This record gives sequence, C-alpha cells and structure tokens, in this order.
Amino acid sequence: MASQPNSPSKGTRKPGATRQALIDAATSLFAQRGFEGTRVDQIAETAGVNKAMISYHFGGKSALYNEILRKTFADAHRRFSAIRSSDALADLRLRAFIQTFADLSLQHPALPAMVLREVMSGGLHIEKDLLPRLLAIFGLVQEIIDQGIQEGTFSAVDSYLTHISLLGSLVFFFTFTPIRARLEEGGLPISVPDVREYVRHLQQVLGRGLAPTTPSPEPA
Amino acid sequence: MASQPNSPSKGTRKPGATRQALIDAATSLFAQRGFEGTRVDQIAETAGVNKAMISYHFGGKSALYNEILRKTFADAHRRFSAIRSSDALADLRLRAFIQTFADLSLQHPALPAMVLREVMSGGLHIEKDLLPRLLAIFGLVQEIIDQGIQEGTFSAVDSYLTHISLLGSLVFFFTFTPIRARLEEGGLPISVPDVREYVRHLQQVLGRGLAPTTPSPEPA
DNA sequence: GTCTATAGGCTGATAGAC
DNA sequence: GTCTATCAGCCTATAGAC
Repeated sequence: MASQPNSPSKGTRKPGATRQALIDAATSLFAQRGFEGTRVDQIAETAGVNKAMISYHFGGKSALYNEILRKTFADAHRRFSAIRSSDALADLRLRAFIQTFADLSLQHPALPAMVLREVMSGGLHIEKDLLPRLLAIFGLVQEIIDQGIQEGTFSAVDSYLTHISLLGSLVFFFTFTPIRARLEEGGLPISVPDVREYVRHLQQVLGRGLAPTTPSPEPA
Repeated sequence: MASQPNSPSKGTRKPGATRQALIDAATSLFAQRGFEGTRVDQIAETAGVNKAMISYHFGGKSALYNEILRKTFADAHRRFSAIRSSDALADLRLRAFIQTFADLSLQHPALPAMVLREVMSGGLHIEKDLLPRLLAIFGLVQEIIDQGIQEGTFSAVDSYLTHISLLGSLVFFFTFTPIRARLEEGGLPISVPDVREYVRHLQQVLGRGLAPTTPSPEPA
C-alpha cells in the first residue's frame, strides 16, 4: 500500500505526500507487528521515502505512532457520538454500535489491533491525553446496556461484563480475519468470513441473549 | 515472581531451578510485553540468573518462547480432550468449555495474552508443529456448536462466527482484567470483576442467545 | 551448570549536503 | 523537504574460566 508517494525519485513532491505515505505505511505495519515489532527502516521503505523523514515530520517513531492513534480515535469518537446522542431504544443503539464498529474497522484496518495492543500493554505507548478517549469508546457499550436494563429492553445482566464480551468478540474477529489465510496454509481450511454476516450474527445472538427472561408485553 | 531460584549467589543450585526460573520470568514478561517487547536481559534479571543461561538452556529467546507455548498448550490440550470425548449435550459441553477456559486462564495467566498476540501476529513467532495444536483448541467450540445445531439444542447459527465470538470474549476478558488497575489510575473507576461471575454471565447470555427460536418440546 | 567478558549486528536518531 | 552518512546505544549469542 502506498509505496510510491509521488513520481520523481528526488526533489519536490506534492506537499504532504511524504507525511501521508509514512502514516499509511506505519498504520499498516504497526497493526500487523505492533510498536516494538515495527522497524523504522521498514516503515520508510514501505512508504517509499527515507527514514530520516520520520524524525523530520513527526519527531520519532513514538510520535508517529501516537499521531496515528490520535487520528483513528478521533474518527471513532466522532462516529460513536452519533450513537451516544441518539434517543433510540437500547436494542437499536446496541445494533448501531456493532454496525459502527464494523464500519470503522473496515475503514481503519489497524483499529482493532491497536485497541488490543493498547489494552494489553496497559497503555504503554499511548500518550496521556489519548487514554480518556479510548475509555470513552469503551464506556459506550456499558451505557447502552444500563439503559436497556432500565427500559426493560434487556435482562438484568452485568453491563461491564457484557461490554467486555462484545468488545472482545468484535476486536477478535477483525484481528483474526487478516491472518486466516496464513493458518489455512497450516492445513486447516477455514470458511470465508463476511463482515456483514458477522454483524448480523452478533446482533442476533446478543439480542436474544440479552432479551428479558420475563418478556414485557410487546405489541405483536 | 521467582526472582531467587535458589539461595547461593554462585555455584550449584537445585537441578532445573535456573531453567524453571527462566521459564517463569519469561512467561510473565512475554505475556505483558509480547515477544519483541521483551528484552533477554530483563528475563535474566527477573529470573535472577545470567542471561547467557537462556542460550544455554533453550538455544535463544525464540526457542524459550516456543518452549513456553508448548507447555501451556499441552496442558490446555489435555484438559479440552475431556470435553472433546464427552458425550453430553452441546449445551452442557459449551458450558464446560467456558469453565475450563477460565480455569486454564487462572492457572496460566499468560495464556490469553499469548493466544491474542499470536493471533495478532499471524503466528509469526510460533513454530510450525505448534500451530495445529493451537487450531485444535480453537476448533473445539466450533465442533460443539455444530453438534448443538444437529441435536436441536442450538439455533442454526454460523459455528465459525460463534466460536470466534466466544473465544474473543474469553481471551479479551482475561487479558483485560490484569491491567484494569492501571487504567483506574487514569481516572475511570472500574468495578471489581469476578471470574466466577463472568463464567456464569457468558454461559447464561450465550445459552440464551443460541437457544432455538422454535424451541423443541422439552421435558418440564 | 553457571558465570564474565566480549563480539557482532541491528535500531533509532541526527548532522549536514543538496 | 529530502537524502546520505554516521553515531551511540542496545540486543543476542558465544567463548572460555570456574
């Protein structure tokens, strides 16, 4: 992806082209191999630019990483805000959350892996001002579940446990998908996954799983 | 954990003490920081032995990593075999799987993180002969779901998507739990999680979520 | 079996020419 | 803005004494 940021081998390019090429290359590599597993030389080579550009444009490997996190989370935050301010029933909001997370993961293929890595490292590489944003994304599911319990849309499950489960499922699915090909070579054939199908699956199974045991009178 | 494998600062220790101390230290560090994020000096220091011992006993960092994977998966495999050979109904077997995975994660705190990291890296560090074993563990859930659909215990969900979801939930929960403390410092208070409660939660929500929509006549 | 010392390679960052 | 050249630091692996 994006190996030739611009045509000439030297001299002036389109303004911002190098910067963007580095971000694209680094996004993909960080997601695949993690922060420590990614070499700056590799980022530069993938981007088709010189590695000194990383220091020039961003101030180092770490700063580049956080720049990517910042951009991705900003987009995520923007999209989830729509759900947050919606006044729909919890059931619909939960479905919207699942769909939105899937959309986001398709547009930012690095998002699930990055969330996972940050969670695993306890926010080791993340700058302080970004942590609250990450947690805000996390908190949304919990809010929705709590709302549903109050409404009577959901049974009285633990909202924290539910949100951990849902997020785990989503993140795991999108992290696992890119590497199934590799596992297939190992011998086991795995059926082709479809994001749309997965979204439906999750919405359906979770919807049933959370439905109240003593169902409130519903208009048939 | 295990910083003093034995008393004297030099000379002979209990046979295997150094080896075991290295495994203990490395297990914890690899789970926390991943393969690339872990320094051999740190492993040696944590184990309280000289870093040259890593090369001597295992043949290098990579070999040590795979030794740990091998041992952990062997135990997992052994336990899951019991479920595999059971002839219970799918519902019960699924509950047993969840419980067993939780037990395993408590006994091997590094297991969830390691599974997650290997999935993320596409099995980058894992030796070839270990991959099938990992996949066998993965496949069990899928088998159970398929059985349940045939039996009529479960509705006709996609067994692959279900097994990805369940595994994602489990792995994420056990990976996330150890670091919540750290996030709490970041401002947000998070309620205390209880493994037993989580197992029940998952069993319950998934059980309901998978139940047939047109329930087969059950003996009340 | 374990240690000390060191070799040899790779990493991330920068100075300075263009 | 971009490239080349280079540095200091860190990493893994090994040789050899005990």
